[in-house]
Amino acid sequence: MPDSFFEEVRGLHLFSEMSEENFSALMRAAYVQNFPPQIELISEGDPSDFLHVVLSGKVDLFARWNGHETSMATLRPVSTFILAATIRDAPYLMSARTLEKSRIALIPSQDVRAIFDIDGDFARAIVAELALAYRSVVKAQKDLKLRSSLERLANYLLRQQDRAHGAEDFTLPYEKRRLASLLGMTPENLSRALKALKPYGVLVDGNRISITDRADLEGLAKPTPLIDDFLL
Amino acid sequence: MPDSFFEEVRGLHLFSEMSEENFSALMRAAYVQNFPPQIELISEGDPSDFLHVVLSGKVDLFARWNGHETSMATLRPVSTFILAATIRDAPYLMSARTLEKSRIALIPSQDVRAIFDIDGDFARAIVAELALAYRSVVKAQKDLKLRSSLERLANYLLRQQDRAHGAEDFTLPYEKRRLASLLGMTPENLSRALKALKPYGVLVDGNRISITDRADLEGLAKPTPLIDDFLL
DNA sequence: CGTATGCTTGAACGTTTTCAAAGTGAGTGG
DNA sequence: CCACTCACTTTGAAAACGTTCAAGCATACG
Repeated sequence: MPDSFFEEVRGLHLFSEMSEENFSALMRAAYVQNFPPQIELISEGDPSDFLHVVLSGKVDLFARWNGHETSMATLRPVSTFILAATIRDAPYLMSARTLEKSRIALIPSQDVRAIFDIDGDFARAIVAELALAYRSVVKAQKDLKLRSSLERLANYLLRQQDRAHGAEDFTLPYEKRRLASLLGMTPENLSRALKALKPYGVLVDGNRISITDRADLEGLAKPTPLIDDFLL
Repeated sequence: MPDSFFEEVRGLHLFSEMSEENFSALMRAAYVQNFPPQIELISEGDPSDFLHVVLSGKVDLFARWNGHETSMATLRPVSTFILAATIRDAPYLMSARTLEKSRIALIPSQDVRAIFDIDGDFARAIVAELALAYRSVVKAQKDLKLRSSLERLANYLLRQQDRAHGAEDFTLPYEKRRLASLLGMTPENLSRALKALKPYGVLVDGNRISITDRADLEGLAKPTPLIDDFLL
């Protein structure tokens, strides 16, 4: 097995504090695989056999019910997913698919649980990770329940601008249809919402957004760290 | 300090596995307080000074933004809340208020973090708790994004019936206005939605619900363990 | 070029909220 | 014991919001 990816995995908060011995044990049966775009990696309801780590590419977490489908989150390198299912040895609640060609590390769930049981440092790292994940879902739920779709979009754009280090214009990281689903609306509604933001200084050219008057947009969006801060 | 409540706290999954010594250390500065109904225990944005444990009564977790307010979850004895904020030493994302006269244990957050750092068993118990909490928020989000308000209500009623051990009729655990907020709708809309469920065998008399034809209601609700099972 | 895909637009429709008002019921004080 | 009050719930009508369906556009790709 090529071990080049060990370092990347080791670099994650989740694995950086544990002993070399336990880390090796964890990696013993782990492996890396390359996936083309649009591959469904896992399906909700399946038993959680592997903890997944996105090493490169982009992965969409989504959920289905009664013929509908909605995007729950998008994962970029380097991050893990379905940690909670792995820990509880419970079925996945979400499905995952690659959005681009992606390199994914797969760590057998039973190994994760075994090391978790004997390594306190690893257990503590998992706590930190889960607490963060929990808080980000709570924020997403507040976003959904307290804001209209226009307000959600406005805040999303402000967050994207922050990620682009405040640049006046930036590129949407994925298709608008997916963004719409992430924001809990239809593509048509997103299209109209983007137009509705024009009076607030939002210019759209394809996937390119520019925000000419951030203060004006903030007046509408009313961002708050208790919903919109990804670090908090 | 009376130590009668120690046993109740000790009985929680979260605290049952840790050593006596560490448990004592955790309880050293902890105390219990009685609150009347409608007291705001914590407010979102506040620093997380205490881990709270509901020993009796009922507590509502809610969130506010821009003049709106929404109910996020209701806690019954015996359970903890704001564990994630305590662990990360971050501000509360939700506010909490008593719905009834309640007995709440307060454990200083810094003590929780200190014991967490030295007690692997406690860290593992926290992981289990957080993973469960995470999964329940994910389910709530799927419920919100994939279902209409009528479908959410129908599934809620089926879950309540399960909690009542399948009894044909049961009582709603709190006011309809709060239920509406929990389900992400207005009281008016809930009122109409309950009427709309009459053809599916749902009879309403004040807070008393009876489900005369569960199969019929399930046909509309299409419950799934991946959203509606509280144990999974 | 032609075709596939995603995006936009328009119109109709359905759902949900808002506002206003009336009904209900529990608890209080006369 | 009754009348009053207050809070919650229900109802109705109108408006806002969001979805659906159908068609047209743009763009990228063979």
